[in-house]
Amino acid sequence: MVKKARSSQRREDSLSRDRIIEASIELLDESGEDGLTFRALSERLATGPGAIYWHIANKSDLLVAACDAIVARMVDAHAISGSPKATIRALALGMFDAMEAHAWVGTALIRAAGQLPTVRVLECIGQQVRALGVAADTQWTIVSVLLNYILGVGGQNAANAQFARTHGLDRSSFLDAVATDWSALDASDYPFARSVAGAMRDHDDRVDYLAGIDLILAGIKGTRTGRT
Amino acid sequence: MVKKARSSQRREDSLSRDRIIEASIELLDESGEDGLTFRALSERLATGPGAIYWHIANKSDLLVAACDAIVARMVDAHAISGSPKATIRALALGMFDAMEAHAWVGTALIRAAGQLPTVRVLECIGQQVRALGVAADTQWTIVSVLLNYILGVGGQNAANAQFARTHGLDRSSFLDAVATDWSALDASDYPFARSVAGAMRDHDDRVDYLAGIDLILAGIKGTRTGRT
DNA sequence: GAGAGTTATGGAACGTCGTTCCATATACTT
DNA sequence: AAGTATATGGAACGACGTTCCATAACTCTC
Repeated sequence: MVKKARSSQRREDSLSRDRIIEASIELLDESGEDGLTFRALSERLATGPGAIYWHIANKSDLLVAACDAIVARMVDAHAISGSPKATIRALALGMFDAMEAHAWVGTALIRAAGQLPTVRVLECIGQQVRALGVAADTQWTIVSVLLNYILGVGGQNAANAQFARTHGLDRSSFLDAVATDWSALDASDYPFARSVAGAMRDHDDRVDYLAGIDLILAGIKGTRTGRT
Repeated sequence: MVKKARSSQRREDSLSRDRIIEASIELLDESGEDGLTFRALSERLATGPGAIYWHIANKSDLLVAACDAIVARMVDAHAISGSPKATIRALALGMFDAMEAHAWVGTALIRAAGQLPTVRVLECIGQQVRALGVAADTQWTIVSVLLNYILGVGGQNAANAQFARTHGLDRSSFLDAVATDWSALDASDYPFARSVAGAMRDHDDRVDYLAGIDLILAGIKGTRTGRT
């Protein structure tokens, strides 16, 4: 069962976990969450469904692995970029962009709670929060707030993208539909939702998201630095 | 197509959207997300799958409706309970408890982005943030952070519960498994994850969650009140 | 109250999915 | 060359969401 160096054995186009994951990512990007099926996957890889199961435990495993590949690339690309807070901002933005480029990642990340992809993000944030000199017993709280906020936004965006795809809407007509929905709510029961509905149509998700990150970061009282 | 008062027409045990939703909630509570199938549902309701489709558009609609029923009850129960911040805390806790009592709600809520269940929570939080006297242009940011944090935690908990159920673990052995996993990570790559792994085993999710809410609330600079 | 028309029901059937099974092929070891 | 572990891919299974349709239950009109 020990995996030894197996490179360049077998024939060139042999199946491998990596090749399967890569094809899965393509499929997910092209056709959304529903696009990833073992039939579509085996067709793309010119093999049968059974062969895939030699390398992959099941579909859940596959989805987590695909998600992890995306997250790992993103984390590596944003290794260190300055002050702790700047690094956290960069990482958070990296996650946002990755989840926008691969709309299925948001959902997959949440389903992979406690597993490798989330731990990668957790670790990255955790190290920076430590570097901020935050008291040991509040480090976890801050990291948890940041991580869960990121996951929440990602999940919402993924759900929105999925909805838009299913109903054949582009981004602007989708936002329009939501804004119309919210405006039609009962005036006395939903004053707040109605008041923000208008701004919905031409707001920038990315800017709002970053404002949220900054709000959380602003609340941090580090011993080592007070600046942004 | 207008729905008129139809009460006490039909025979007593007739199908209805409400009865279907109630049965769905029971099924979801008992057997998790995978437990809700149209076959199991029609068996419980002593009917056929086709009959259900007269009242429900599709499974996604059903899940959102079931989720909304839970959220609506919870919101109603926590209408107003004191200061704005206290009300937000109460609502946040209500959401947590509801999502713990119904482990599938976390996932369902995320999938229902922008729809009624999330809007209920958004509205409730929004009204309180308004009452805090927060500047109009930052209201949305604060509400968004709170909502997405809540959804993130709920999603993670739901995923954890689903994982535990699938693998037949109770809560403590699940936490143990995660802690063991994290402790086995590479020492130089994952110092933070390893450092918090131990505390994992006997931490209180609910307390951590509330600490996160308080952290966010503490960052709010309202014009009307400075106290908690 | 009898017939027409709507509303509601439930069982059968369709197509697709994740997954398992197994006969077979390929590569490594002796 | 023979034998064994590794790897493949097509066929088949059972369960699912959904659709279809014959029919039942109820309402309305005369």
